[in-house]
Amino acid sequence: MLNGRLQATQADELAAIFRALGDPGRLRLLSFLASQPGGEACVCNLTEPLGLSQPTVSHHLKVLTEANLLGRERRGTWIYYRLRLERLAELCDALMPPKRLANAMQRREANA
Amino acid sequence: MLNGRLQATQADELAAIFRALGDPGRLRLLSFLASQPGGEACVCNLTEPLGLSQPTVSHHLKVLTEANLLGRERRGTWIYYRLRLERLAELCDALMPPKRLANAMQRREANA
DNA sequence: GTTATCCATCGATGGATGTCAATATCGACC
DNA sequence: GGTCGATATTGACATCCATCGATGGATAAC
Repeated sequence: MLNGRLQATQADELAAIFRALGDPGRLRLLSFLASQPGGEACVCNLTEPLGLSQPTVSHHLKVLTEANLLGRERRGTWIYYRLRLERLAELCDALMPPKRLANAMQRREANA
Repeated sequence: MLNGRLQATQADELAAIFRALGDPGRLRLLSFLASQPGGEACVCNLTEPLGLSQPTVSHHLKVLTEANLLGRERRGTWIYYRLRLERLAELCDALMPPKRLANAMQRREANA
């Protein structure tokens, strides 16, 4: 995003991902998943630590899944959601400024 | 965010920042600023490349500034907004998974 | 101080979004 | 195939949010 000007459609896609991260409940969901051994958990273990109703948790999981931030897998009766670290890494890349800019702004800082 | 479980207040704060990034117009604003020599521009140069009205651009600038993603400085008649790269770097850190988790998920991938 | 320009704020409006209770769906097991 | 437990979907509601026209406030130049 920060290296090369964003076109309208790319901006829409990126914004959709950030919007998915723009809710405290969803962030706590991700944080909880990251605290689990395999970066995953079944839905029945998610509603209690969040303090939200089951439909609300289900809604948040859907939003995160549609943003491709979570993967979904059924195992018997239960459904497991798992973090997709690659996608988070992509976001990180999007936030990375080009070296050109980082240097320029650091020089400017030094002259202030 | 991904190392250590997020408390409610921290989740609120982080979510507010991501929400600020969750709009295509604002992302294009950031992208445009990053394309400028010093990572900054005056407002009068921002409304045209975005195709949004001046009040709307002003609104977006306010949202980004309140999220501390932009700095603001007056120079004569004009007001310059500048990227705050440190804040973007903090976001990047928040998205970084603990090594423990990255390794565990990579091992899992290999066994699939 | 008047004018011109730049930017912010206000008010209104349409659309998106978080939340939950109720209900539906789906899989497993007897 | 009937029942039960686990998730998803629906419908409703309140709130938030992006957008813009109109207006206000500030600053420079004369």
